[in-house]
Amino acid sequence: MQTAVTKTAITARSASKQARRQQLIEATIQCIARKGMSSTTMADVTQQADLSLGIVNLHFVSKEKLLIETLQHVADEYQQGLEKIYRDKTLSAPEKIKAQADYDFSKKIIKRDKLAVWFAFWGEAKARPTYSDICARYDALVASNLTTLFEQLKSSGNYADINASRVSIGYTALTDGLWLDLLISPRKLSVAEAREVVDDFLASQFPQHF
Amino acid sequence: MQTAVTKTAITARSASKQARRQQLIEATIQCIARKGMSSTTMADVTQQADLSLGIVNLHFVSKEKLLIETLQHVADEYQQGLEKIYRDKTLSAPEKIKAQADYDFSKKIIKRDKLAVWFAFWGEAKARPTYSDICARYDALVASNLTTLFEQLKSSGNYADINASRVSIGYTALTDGLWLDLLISPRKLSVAEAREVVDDFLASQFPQHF
DNA sequence: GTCTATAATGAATGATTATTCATTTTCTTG
DNA sequence: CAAGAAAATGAATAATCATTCATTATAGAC
Repeated sequence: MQTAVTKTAITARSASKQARRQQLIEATIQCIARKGMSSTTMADVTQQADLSLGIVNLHFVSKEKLLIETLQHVADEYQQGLEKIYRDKTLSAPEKIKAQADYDFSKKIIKRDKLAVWFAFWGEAKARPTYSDICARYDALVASNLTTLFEQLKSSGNYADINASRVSIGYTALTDGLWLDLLISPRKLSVAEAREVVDDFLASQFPQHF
Repeated sequence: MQTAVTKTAITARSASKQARRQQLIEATIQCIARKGMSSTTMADVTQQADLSLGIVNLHFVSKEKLLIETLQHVADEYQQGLEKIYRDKTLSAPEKIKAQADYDFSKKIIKRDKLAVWFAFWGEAKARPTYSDICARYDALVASNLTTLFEQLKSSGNYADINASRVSIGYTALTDGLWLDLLISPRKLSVAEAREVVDDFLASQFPQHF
Protein backbone atom coordinates (compact mmCIF):
# COMPACT_ATOMS: atom_id res chain seq x y z
CA MET A 1 0.00 0.00 0.00
CA GLN A 2 2.86 2.31 0.80
CA THR A 3 4.05 2.34 -2.78
CA ALA A 4 0.54 3.13 -3.96
CA VAL A 5 0.28 6.10 -1.60
CA THR A 6 3.64 7.41 -2.66
CA LYS A 7 2.57 7.08 -6.26
CA THR A 8 -0.56 9.13 -5.66
CA ALA A 9 1.55 11.84 -4.10
CA ILE A 10 3.94 11.96 -6.98
CA THR A 11 1.06 12.16 -9.41
CA ALA A 12 -0.51 15.03 -7.50
CA ARG A 13 2.80 16.88 -7.49
CA SER A 14 3.40 16.33 -11.15
CA ALA A 15 -0.15 17.36 -11.99
CA SER A 16 0.40 20.69 -10.32
CA LYS A 17 3.72 20.94 -12.09
CA GLN A 18 1.96 20.44 -15.39
CA ALA A 19 -0.58 23.10 -14.45
CA ARG A 20 2.16 25.66 -13.78
CA ARG A 21 3.80 24.93 -17.09
CA GLN A 22 0.48 25.31 -18.85
CA GLN A 23 -0.15 28.57 -17.04
CA LEU A 24 3.23 29.93 -18.09
CA ILE A 25 2.78 28.87 -21.69
CA GLU A 26 -0.55 30.65 -21.83
CA ALA A 27 0.97 33.78 -20.33
CA THR A 28 3.69 33.62 -22.96
CA ILE A 29 1.10 33.47 -25.75
CA GLN A 30 -0.59 36.58 -24.33
CA CYS A 31 2.69 38.44 -24.07
CA ILE A 32 3.87 37.58 -27.56
CA ALA A 33 0.53 38.76 -28.94
CA ARG A 34 0.55 41.98 -26.93
CA LYS A 35 4.20 43.02 -27.06
CA GLY A 36 5.75 40.96 -29.83
CA MET A 37 8.31 38.25 -29.31
CA SER A 38 11.34 40.53 -29.35
CA SER A 39 10.18 42.62 -26.42
CA THR A 40 8.61 39.93 -24.27
CA THR A 41 10.66 39.65 -21.08
CA MET A 42 10.67 37.14 -18.28
CA ALA A 43 9.18 39.80 -16.03
CA ASP A 44 6.31 40.27 -18.50
CA VAL A 45 5.53 36.58 -18.66
CA THR A 46 5.66 35.96 -14.94
CA GLN A 47 3.58 39.05 -14.14
CA GLN A 48 1.00 38.01 -16.72
CA ALA A 49 0.86 34.63 -14.99
CA ASP A 50 0.75 36.23 -11.54
CA LEU A 51 3.80 34.32 -10.40
CA SER A 52 7.26 35.23 -9.24
CA LEU A 53 10.16 36.14 -11.45
CA GLY A 54 12.23 33.03 -10.93
CA ILE A 55 9.52 30.57 -11.83
CA VAL A 56 10.26 30.18 -15.52
CA ASN A 57 13.79 29.04 -14.88
CA LEU A 58 12.45 26.59 -12.32
CA HIS A 59 9.99 24.99 -14.72
CA PHE A 60 11.57 25.51 -18.14
CA VAL A 61 15.28 26.11 -17.32
CA SER A 62 15.57 29.04 -19.75
CA LYS A 63 13.58 31.58 -21.69
CA GLU A 64 14.50 30.00 -25.00
CA LYS A 65 13.11 26.65 -23.85
CA LEU A 66 9.88 28.31 -22.73
CA LEU A 67 9.51 29.84 -26.19
CA ILE A 68 10.11 26.52 -27.90
CA GLU A 69 7.56 24.77 -25.72
CA THR A 70 5.08 27.54 -26.41
CA LEU A 71 5.40 27.05 -30.16
CA GLN A 72 5.20 23.30 -29.67
CA HIS A 73 2.02 23.73 -27.64
CA VAL A 74 0.26 25.85 -30.26
CA ALA A 75 1.35 23.51 -33.06
CA ASP A 76 0.24 20.41 -31.14
CA GLU A 77 -3.12 21.87 -30.39
CA TYR A 78 -3.74 22.64 -34.07
CA GLN A 79 -2.46 19.27 -35.17
CA GLN A 80 -4.65 17.33 -32.75
CA GLY A 81 -7.82 18.83 -34.19
CA LEU A 82 -6.71 17.94 -37.69
CA GLU A 83 -5.80 14.38 -36.83
CA LYS A 84 -9.25 13.84 -35.41
CA ILE A 85 -10.69 14.79 -38.80
CA TYR A 86 -8.24 12.69 -40.80
CA ARG A 87 -8.92 9.62 -38.62
CA ASP A 88 -12.72 9.93 -38.70
CA LYS A 89 -13.99 6.86 -40.55
CA THR A 90 -17.50 8.25 -40.96
CA LEU A 91 -16.36 11.08 -43.25
CA SER A 92 -15.85 10.81 -47.01
CA ALA A 93 -12.92 12.54 -48.70
CA PRO A 94 -14.85 15.68 -49.70
CA GLU A 95 -16.40 15.82 -46.23
CA LYS A 96 -12.96 15.68 -44.66
CA ILE A 97 -11.75 18.53 -46.83
CA LYS A 98 -14.77 20.60 -45.90
CA ALA A 99 -14.24 19.71 -42.24
CA GLN A 100 -10.65 20.90 -42.43
CA ALA A 101 -11.67 24.19 -44.03
CA ASP A 102 -14.31 24.68 -41.33
CA TYR A 103 -11.73 23.86 -38.69
CA ASP A 104 -9.09 26.17 -40.17
CA PHE A 105 -11.50 29.09 -39.79
CA SER A 106 -13.23 28.00 -36.61
CA LYS A 107 -13.38 29.98 -33.38
CA LYS A 108 -10.91 27.57 -31.86
CA ILE A 109 -8.17 28.29 -34.40
CA ILE A 110 -8.85 31.89 -35.34
CA LYS A 111 -7.79 33.59 -32.17
CA ARG A 112 -5.63 36.57 -32.97
CA ASP A 113 -3.37 35.81 -30.02
CA LYS A 114 -2.57 32.39 -31.37
CA LEU A 115 -2.16 33.62 -34.93
CA ALA A 116 0.29 36.16 -33.56
CA VAL A 117 2.31 33.32 -32.06
CA TRP A 118 2.44 31.44 -35.37
CA PHE A 119 3.69 34.47 -37.23
CA ALA A 120 6.09 35.53 -34.50
CA PHE A 121 7.82 32.17 -34.81
CA TRP A 122 7.64 32.06 -38.60
CA GLY A 123 9.32 35.47 -38.56
CA GLU A 124 12.25 34.02 -36.64
CA ALA A 125 12.24 30.62 -38.30
CA LYS A 126 14.85 31.26 -40.96
CA ALA A 127 17.37 32.09 -38.27
CA ARG A 128 16.40 29.31 -35.84
CA PRO A 129 16.33 25.74 -37.07
CA THR A 130 14.56 24.57 -33.90
CA TYR A 131 11.55 26.68 -34.78
CA SER A 132 11.39 25.63 -38.41
CA ASP A 133 11.80 21.97 -37.45
CA ILE A 134 8.68 22.15 -35.31
CA CYS A 135 6.75 23.84 -38.11
CA ALA A 136 8.07 21.41 -40.73
CA ARG A 137 6.83 18.44 -38.74
CA TYR A 138 3.21 19.53 -38.78
CA ASP A 139 3.50 20.88 -42.35
CA ALA A 140 4.42 17.41 -43.54
CA LEU A 141 1.41 15.87 -41.82
CA VAL A 142 -0.98 18.32 -43.45
CA ALA A 143 0.64 18.02 -46.88
CA SER A 144 0.53 14.25 -47.02
CA ASN A 145 -3.03 13.93 -45.74
CA LEU A 146 -4.41 16.69 -47.93
CA THR A 147 -2.70 15.35 -51.03
CA THR A 148 -4.23 11.93 -50.43
CA LEU A 149 -7.67 13.47 -50.03
CA PHE A 150 -7.36 15.51 -53.20
CA GLU A 151 -6.18 12.44 -55.07
CA GLN A 152 -9.31 10.60 -53.94
CA LEU A 153 -11.44 13.47 -55.24
CA LYS A 154 -9.58 13.41 -58.48
CA SER A 155 -10.26 9.74 -59.15
CA SER A 156 -13.91 10.03 -58.11
CA GLY A 157 -14.62 12.83 -60.60
CA ASN A 158 -13.71 14.13 -64.00
CA TYR A 159 -10.55 15.99 -63.05
CA ALA A 160 -7.98 14.83 -65.58
CA ASP A 161 -5.67 17.83 -65.33
CA ILE A 162 -5.68 18.28 -61.56
CA ASN A 163 -2.34 17.92 -59.79
CA ALA A 164 -3.30 16.85 -56.26
CA SER A 165 -0.02 17.77 -54.65
CA ARG A 166 -0.09 21.21 -56.25
CA VAL A 167 -3.65 21.78 -55.04
CA SER A 168 -2.55 20.79 -51.57
CA ILE A 169 0.31 23.31 -51.63
CA GLY A 170 -2.16 25.90 -52.87
CA TYR A 171 -4.69 25.15 -50.16
CA THR A 172 -2.10 25.44 -47.40
CA ALA A 173 -0.59 28.62 -48.80
CA LEU A 174 -4.02 30.19 -49.22
CA THR A 175 -4.93 29.37 -45.64
CA ASP A 176 -1.67 30.75 -44.26
CA GLY A 177 -2.09 33.92 -46.29
CA LEU A 178 -5.64 34.41 -45.09
CA TRP A 179 -4.52 33.91 -41.51
CA LEU A 180 -1.97 36.64 -42.04
CA ASP A 181 -4.70 38.95 -43.36
CA LEU A 182 -6.89 38.18 -40.37
CA LEU A 183 -3.99 38.93 -38.05
CA ILE A 184 -2.80 42.15 -39.70
CA SER A 185 -6.03 43.69 -40.94
CA PRO A 186 -9.01 42.15 -39.18
CA ARG A 187 -11.09 45.27 -40.02
CA LYS A 188 -10.76 44.64 -43.72
CA LEU A 189 -11.31 40.89 -43.78
CA SER A 190 -13.84 38.95 -41.74
CA VAL A 191 -13.49 35.29 -40.86
CA ALA A 192 -16.65 34.53 -42.87
CA GLU A 193 -15.21 36.20 -45.97
CA ALA A 194 -11.93 34.35 -45.56
CA ARG A 195 -13.87 31.11 -45.37
CA GLU A 196 -15.66 32.01 -48.61
CA VAL A 197 -12.38 32.65 -50.37
CA VAL A 198 -11.39 29.09 -49.47
CA ASP A 199 -14.73 27.78 -50.72
CA ASP A 200 -14.26 29.60 -54.02
CA PHE A 201 -10.84 28.02 -54.32
CA LEU A 202 -12.14 24.51 -53.66
CA ALA A 203 -15.15 25.01 -55.94
CA SER A 204 -12.98 26.24 -58.79
CA GLN A 205 -10.64 23.25 -58.50
CA PHE A 206 -13.34 20.64 -57.89
CA PRO A 207 -16.61 22.05 -59.34
CA GLN A 208 -18.37 18.69 -59.14
CA HIS A 209 -17.77 18.46 -55.40
CA PHE A 210 -17.94 21.94 -53.86
CA MET B 1 28.90 81.24 -58.71
CA GLN B 2 29.68 80.94 -55.07
CA THR B 3 26.17 79.72 -54.30
CA ALA B 4 26.42 77.12 -57.04
CA VAL B 5 29.66 75.74 -55.67
CA THR B 6 28.27 75.55 -52.17
CA LYS B 7 25.25 73.75 -53.53
CA THR B 8 27.42 71.14 -55.26
CA ALA B 9 29.27 70.53 -52.03
CA ILE B 10 26.10 70.02 -50.09
CA THR B 11 24.82 67.61 -52.71
CA ALA B 12 28.02 65.58 -52.61
CA ARG B 13 27.80 65.42 -48.84
CA SER B 14 24.20 64.37 -48.82
CA ALA B 15 24.86 61.78 -51.51
CA SER B 16 27.44 60.10 -49.32
CA LYS B 17 25.04 60.35 -46.41
CA GLN B 18 22.43 58.51 -48.48
CA ALA B 19 24.98 55.86 -49.37
CA ARG B 20 25.77 55.20 -45.71
CA ARG B 21 22.10 54.85 -44.88
CA GLN B 22 21.63 52.44 -47.77
CA GLN B 23 24.65 50.45 -46.63
CA LEU B 24 23.25 50.19 -43.11
CA ILE B 25 19.81 49.17 -44.31
CA GLU B 26 21.32 46.41 -46.40
CA ALA B 27 23.37 45.19 -43.45
CA THR B 28 20.20 45.16 -41.36
CA ILE B 29 18.44 42.98 -43.93
CA GLN B 30 21.34 40.51 -43.83
CA CYS B 31 21.32 40.42 -40.04
CA ILE B 32 17.58 39.92 -39.71
CA ALA B 33 17.77 37.06 -42.19
CA ARG B 34 20.75 35.43 -40.50
CA LYS B 35 19.98 35.97 -36.81
CA GLY B 36 16.32 36.91 -36.65
CA MET B 37 15.02 40.29 -35.64
CA SER B 38 14.96 39.61 -31.91
CA SER B 39 18.65 38.88 -31.72
CA THR B 40 19.99 41.42 -34.17
CA THR B 41 22.11 43.91 -32.24
CA MET B 42 23.64 47.23 -33.20
CA ALA B 43 27.03 45.56 -33.02
CA ASP B 44 25.86 42.93 -35.53
CA VAL B 45 24.57 45.49 -37.99
CA THR B 46 27.60 47.77 -37.85
CA GLN B 47 30.04 44.87 -38.12
CA GLN B 48 28.13 43.51 -41.10
CA ALA B 49 28.44 46.95 -42.70
CA ASP B 50 32.13 47.23 -41.73
CA LEU B 51 31.50 50.45 -39.86
CA SER B 52 31.86 51.61 -36.31
CA LEU B 53 29.42 50.97 -33.50
CA GLY B 54 28.11 54.50 -33.12
CA ILE B 55 27.22 55.00 -36.76
CA VAL B 56 23.60 53.89 -36.62
CA ASN B 57 22.72 56.48 -34.01
CA LEU B 58 24.44 59.09 -36.12
CA HIS B 59 22.43 58.30 -39.24
CA PHE B 60 19.16 56.90 -37.90
CA VAL B 61 19.02 58.25 -34.32
CA SER B 62 17.91 54.91 -32.87
CA LYS B 63 17.73 51.20 -33.57
CA GLU B 64 13.95 51.28 -33.78
CA LYS B 65 14.11 53.94 -36.50
CA LEU B 66 16.64 51.90 -38.44
CA LEU B 67 14.28 48.93 -38.32
CA ILE B 68 11.34 50.99 -39.50
CA GLU B 69 13.33 52.42 -42.39
CA THR B 70 14.48 48.95 -43.31
CA LEU B 71 10.91 47.71 -43.57
CA GLN B 72 9.97 50.85 -45.48
CA HIS B 73 12.83 50.22 -47.89
CA VAL B 74 11.83 46.65 -48.65
CA ALA B 75 8.17 47.64 -49.03
CA ASP B 76 8.99 50.58 -51.32
CA GLU B 77 11.17 48.47 -53.53
CA TYR B 78 8.40 45.92 -54.00
CA GLN B 79 5.79 48.58 -54.55
CA GLN B 80 7.81 50.42 -57.18
CA GLY B 81 8.02 47.34 -59.37
CA LEU B 82 4.28 46.84 -59.11
CA GLU B 83 3.42 50.43 -59.93
CA LYS B 84 5.46 50.20 -63.10
CA ILE B 85 3.25 47.31 -64.19
CA TYR B 86 0.00 48.99 -63.18
CA ARG B 87 0.94 52.19 -65.05
CA ASP B 88 2.07 50.45 -68.23
CA LYS B 89 -0.36 51.53 -70.96
CA THR B 90 0.83 48.88 -73.41
CA LEU B 91 -0.45 46.00 -71.28
CA SER B 92 -4.00 44.65 -71.27
CA ALA B 93 -5.68 43.62 -68.00
CA PRO B 94 -4.82 39.89 -68.31
CA GLU B 95 -1.29 40.81 -69.33
CA LYS B 96 -0.92 42.98 -66.25
CA ILE B 97 -2.10 40.17 -64.01
CA LYS B 98 0.36 37.80 -65.61
CA ALA B 99 3.09 40.42 -65.27
CA GLN B 100 2.35 40.75 -61.56
CA ALA B 101 2.48 36.99 -61.04
CA ASP B 102 5.79 36.85 -62.92
CA TYR B 103 7.08 39.73 -60.83
CA ASP B 104 5.90 38.20 -57.55
CA PHE B 105 8.01 35.12 -58.26
CA SER B 106 10.90 36.82 -60.02
CA LYS B 107 14.55 36.69 -58.96
CA LYS B 108 14.26 40.26 -57.79
CA ILE B 109 11.52 39.55 -55.26
CA ILE B 110 12.24 35.99 -54.23
CA LYS B 111 15.37 36.50 -52.25
CA ARG B 112 15.16 34.58 -49.00
CA ASP B 113 16.83 37.43 -47.11
CA LYS B 114 14.12 39.84 -48.14
CA LEU B 115 11.34 37.35 -47.50
CA ALA B 116 12.78 36.90 -44.03
CA VAL B 117 12.46 40.63 -43.46
CA TRP B 118 8.80 40.64 -44.51
CA PHE B 119 7.94 37.84 -42.15
CA ALA B 120 10.04 39.18 -39.32
CA PHE B 121 8.03 42.39 -39.39
CA TRP B 122 4.72 40.64 -39.91
CA GLY B 123 5.54 38.58 -36.85
CA GLU B 124 5.86 41.74 -34.79
CA ALA B 125 3.11 43.67 -36.54
CA LYS B 126 0.28 42.92 -34.16
CA ALA B 127 2.23 44.48 -31.31
CA ARG B 128 3.59 47.46 -33.28
CA PRO B 129 1.18 49.72 -35.13
CA THR B 130 4.04 51.45 -36.98
CA TYR B 131 4.92 48.21 -38.70
CA SER B 132 1.39 47.28 -39.63
CA ASP B 133 0.73 50.80 -40.93
CA ILE B 134 3.57 50.47 -43.40
CA CYS B 135 2.30 47.08 -44.52
CA ALA B 136 -1.29 48.31 -44.73
CA ARG B 137 -0.33 51.13 -47.06
CA TYR B 138 1.07 48.85 -49.74
CA ASP B 139 -1.62 46.22 -49.13
CA ALA B 140 -4.25 48.79 -50.05
CA LEU B 141 -2.46 49.66 -53.27
CA VAL B 142 -2.29 46.04 -54.37
CA ALA B 143 -5.88 45.30 -53.36
CA SER B 144 -7.41 48.19 -55.25
CA ASN B 145 -5.38 47.67 -58.41
CA LEU B 146 -5.87 43.92 -58.52
CA THR B 147 -9.59 44.20 -57.89
CA THR B 148 -9.93 46.62 -60.81
CA LEU B 149 -8.01 44.26 -63.07
CA PHE B 150 -10.11 41.26 -62.09
CA GLU B 151 -13.26 43.30 -62.66
CA GLN B 152 -12.06 44.09 -66.16
CA LEU B 153 -11.51 40.40 -66.81
CA LYS B 154 -14.93 39.63 -65.47
CA SER B 155 -16.70 42.00 -67.85
CA SER B 156 -14.64 40.85 -70.81
CA GLY B 157 -15.56 37.20 -70.34
CA ASN B 158 -18.31 34.91 -69.24
CA TYR B 159 -17.66 35.06 -65.49
CA ALA B 160 -21.07 35.80 -63.98
CA ASP B 161 -20.37 34.40 -60.52
CA ILE B 162 -16.90 35.80 -60.01
CA ASN B 163 -16.42 38.19 -57.09
CA ALA B 164 -13.45 40.32 -58.13
CA SER B 165 -12.61 41.58 -54.69
CA ARG B 166 -12.70 38.07 -53.28
CA VAL B 167 -10.40 36.83 -56.04
CA SER B 168 -8.05 39.66 -55.24
CA ILE B 169 -7.96 38.71 -51.56
CA GLY B 170 -7.37 35.12 -52.62
CA TYR B 171 -4.54 36.02 -54.98
CA THR B 172 -2.74 38.06 -52.34
CA ALA B 173 -3.21 35.45 -49.64
CA LEU B 174 -2.01 32.70 -51.95
CA THR B 175 1.10 34.68 -52.82
CA ASP B 176 1.90 35.48 -49.20
CA GLY B 177 1.43 31.83 -48.26
CA LEU B 178 3.69 30.64 -51.05
CA TRP B 179 6.34 33.15 -50.01
CA LEU B 180 6.17 31.68 -46.53
CA ASP B 181 6.67 28.20 -47.95
CA LEU B 182 9.63 29.38 -49.99
CA LEU B 183 11.13 30.97 -46.90
CA ILE B 184 10.56 28.08 -44.48
CA SER B 185 10.97 25.04 -46.70
CA PRO B 186 12.79 25.96 -49.88
CA ARG B 187 13.83 22.30 -50.32
CA LYS B 188 10.24 21.18 -50.64
CA LEU B 189 8.92 23.93 -52.89
CA SER B 190 10.71 25.47 -55.87
CA VAL B 191 9.99 28.94 -57.18
CA ALA B 192 8.83 27.40 -60.48
CA GLU B 193 6.33 25.17 -58.69
CA ALA B 194 5.05 28.08 -56.65
CA ARG B 195 4.55 30.03 -59.86
CA GLU B 196 2.56 27.10 -61.28
CA VAL B 197 0.30 27.02 -58.25
CA VAL B 198 -0.54 30.66 -58.95
CA ASP B 199 -1.18 29.85 -62.61
CA ASP B 200 -3.52 27.03 -61.62
CA PHE B 201 -5.37 29.46 -59.38
CA LEU B 202 -5.76 32.06 -62.11
CA ALA B 203 -6.71 29.46 -64.72
CA SER B 204 -9.36 27.96 -62.48
CA GLN B 205 -10.92 31.38 -61.79
CA PHE B 206 -10.60 32.71 -65.35
CA PRO B 207 -10.42 29.67 -67.67
CA GLN B 208 -11.00 31.77 -70.80
CA HIS B 209 -7.97 33.94 -70.06
CA PHE B 210 -5.26 31.80 -68.46
C1' DG C 1 48.54 74.15 -47.32
C1' DT C 2 45.62 75.62 -43.74
C1' DC C 3 41.28 76.06 -41.82
C1' DT C 4 36.61 74.62 -41.01
C1' DA C 5 32.83 71.76 -41.13
C1' DT C 6 31.19 67.34 -41.47
C1' DA C 7 31.65 62.38 -40.78
C1' DA C 8 33.19 58.52 -38.29
C1' DT C 9 35.09 56.15 -34.36
C1' DG C 10 34.78 53.20 -30.25
C1' DA C 11 35.59 53.33 -25.14
C1' DA C 12 32.71 54.42 -21.47
C1' DT C 13 28.08 54.65 -19.58
C1' DG C 14 23.73 53.36 -18.14
C1' DA C 15 19.64 50.78 -18.81
C1' DT C 16 17.54 46.55 -19.39
C1' DT C 17 16.92 41.90 -18.48
C1' DA C 18 17.99 36.68 -17.93
C1' DT C 19 19.52 33.86 -14.40
C1' DT C 20 20.86 32.40 -9.77
C1' DC C 21 20.15 30.94 -5.21
C1' DA C 22 19.39 31.80 -0.15
C1' DT C 23 15.16 32.09 2.06
C1' DT C 24 10.26 31.30 2.75
C1' DT C 25 5.98 28.96 1.95
C1' DT C 26 3.24 25.00 1.01
C1' DC C 27 2.31 20.30 0.79
C1' DT C 28 2.79 15.30 2.06
C1' DT C 29 3.57 11.64 5.06
C1' DG C 30 3.27 9.07 9.16
C1' DC D 1 1.01 18.07 14.45
C1' DA D 2 6.03 17.64 13.24
C1' DA D 3 9.45 16.75 9.98
C1' DG D 4 10.93 16.66 5.65
C1' DA D 5 10.50 17.47 0.76
C1' DA D 6 9.03 20.04 -2.99
C1' DA D 7 7.64 24.46 -4.87
C1' DA D 8 7.80 29.27 -5.08
C1' DT D 9 9.77 33.72 -4.14
C1' DG D 10 12.36 37.90 -5.39
C1' DA D 11 16.65 40.47 -4.14
C1' DA D 12 21.09 40.23 -5.88
C1' DT D 13 24.08 39.20 -9.70
C1' DA D 14 25.95 39.07 -14.11
C1' DA D 15 25.49 39.55 -18.88
C1' DT D 16 23.97 41.93 -22.78
C1' DC D 17 23.29 45.81 -25.43
C1' DA D 18 21.67 50.65 -26.99
C1' DT D 19 23.26 55.05 -26.69
C1' DT D 20 26.47 58.89 -25.75
C1' DC D 21 30.18 61.86 -26.64
C1' DA D 22 35.11 63.22 -26.43
C1' DT D 23 38.33 62.39 -29.84
C1' DT D 24 40.10 61.54 -34.47
C1' DA D 25 39.86 61.46 -39.50
C1' DT D 26 38.39 63.39 -43.85
C1' DA D 27 36.79 66.38 -47.42
C1' DG D 28 35.92 70.91 -49.34
C1' DA D 29 36.81 76.10 -49.46
C1' DC D 30 39.94 79.68 -50.22
